[in-house]
Amino acid sequence: MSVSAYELSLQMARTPRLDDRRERLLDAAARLFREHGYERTSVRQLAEAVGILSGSVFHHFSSKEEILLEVMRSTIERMISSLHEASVSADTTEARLFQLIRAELELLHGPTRDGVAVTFFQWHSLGPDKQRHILSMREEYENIWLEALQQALEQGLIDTDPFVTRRLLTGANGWTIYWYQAGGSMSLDDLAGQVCHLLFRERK
Amino acid sequence: MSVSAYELSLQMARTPRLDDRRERLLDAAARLFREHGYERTSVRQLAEAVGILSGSVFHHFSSKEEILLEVMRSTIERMISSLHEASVSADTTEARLFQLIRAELELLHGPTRDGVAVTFFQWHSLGPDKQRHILSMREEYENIWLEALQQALEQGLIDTDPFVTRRLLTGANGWTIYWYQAGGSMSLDDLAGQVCHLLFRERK
DNA sequence: GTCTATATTTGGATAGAC
DNA sequence: GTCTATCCAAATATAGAC
Repeated sequence: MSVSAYELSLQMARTPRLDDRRERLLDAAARLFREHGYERTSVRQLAEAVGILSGSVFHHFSSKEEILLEVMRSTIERMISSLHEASVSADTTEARLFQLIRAELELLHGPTRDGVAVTFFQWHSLGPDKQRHILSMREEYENIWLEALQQALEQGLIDTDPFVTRRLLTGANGWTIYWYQAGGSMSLDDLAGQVCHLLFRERK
Repeated sequence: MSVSAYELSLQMARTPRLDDRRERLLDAAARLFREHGYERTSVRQLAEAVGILSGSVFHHFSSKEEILLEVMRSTIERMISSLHEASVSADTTEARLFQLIRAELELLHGPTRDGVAVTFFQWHSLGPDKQRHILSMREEYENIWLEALQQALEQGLIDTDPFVTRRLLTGANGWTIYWYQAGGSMSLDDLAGQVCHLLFRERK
């Protein structure tokens, strides 16, 4: 029992066993898709990144597009769970929104950043059906935001429409992947603070 | 003289003469690149859009990448001129920032939207050299923003770092192309107002 | 589960006739 | 300035041996 719990925690922490080719392929795909884009990453490069040849990739996935879909699916699950954790960890609505912002920035710049960046910015590389599927998965994630923003509106913490506010926030946060350098002079908390600062009329 | 001035005004207003294949190719490229992405748009599609065959495209441009570069170059010039116009049209710093926001949203959703969207979101499809070239062209555009935000900071209209603020704003505005529908119930002025509302601590 | 070998398609680009 | 014809490279995907 304790062994299986341990192995489960390893999976949860997203430290795939080294011989799990499928997981390693997904990790490599997330990284390469983020760095070079889906179209400019070949199945051969994917294969090379995990030390196999291109033909073997199709033993694990039925198509290249399926790999992108799987990267996004697993990423969204982690995004939802992170955001949910952040949401319940706060007492006040103001603190909750700070935690949500902090969590989203952490997703964008922490260990999960490759998959998250791909999920944010490369959904147009999926065909229409798969795109709809991903969009519907993202709804649960967005609902956590909308509930918090609705609360904030009712409590007078913000005075802008929750939908519009969330969408502006999505852009502001997502775009940080193109300029914010984790480990630089500005900490993630600093950044989250700045975003919060824009969001709330009166703070402190 | 009056004829040539008229023709110049046509060019300025960006109404290419119908037989100007080069201009029509650039327009079609902007539209197709925006709709399907640079990599998923073939030279054959580009050619078809203006009624010629693929080989003929290379009489006008030396490569497909050159077309993307040219779309971005001409777009950035228009962006700079729009922003400059907006900047000088306002008396106060607060009004200036509103005009800048309004102008950027107009660029993103008006007749220039295809090229602007491509310029915002597809620079990674260029090779390193061309990417640097575009980035350096964009500097002039960004400097207009930074000057206005610096002014606002000095006058106490905002209390956040101009660089960070601009980057968050870039993301918030740019992302509107994925959700805002021009011609819907929310006008561009409404949208600009909402963005301004987030930007300023005290307004009115 | 991986490799070898290869089918098949598509895309960017060129040369030369008109 | 466009067309015809075509080259060449690269990519996804498959089949079958090991």
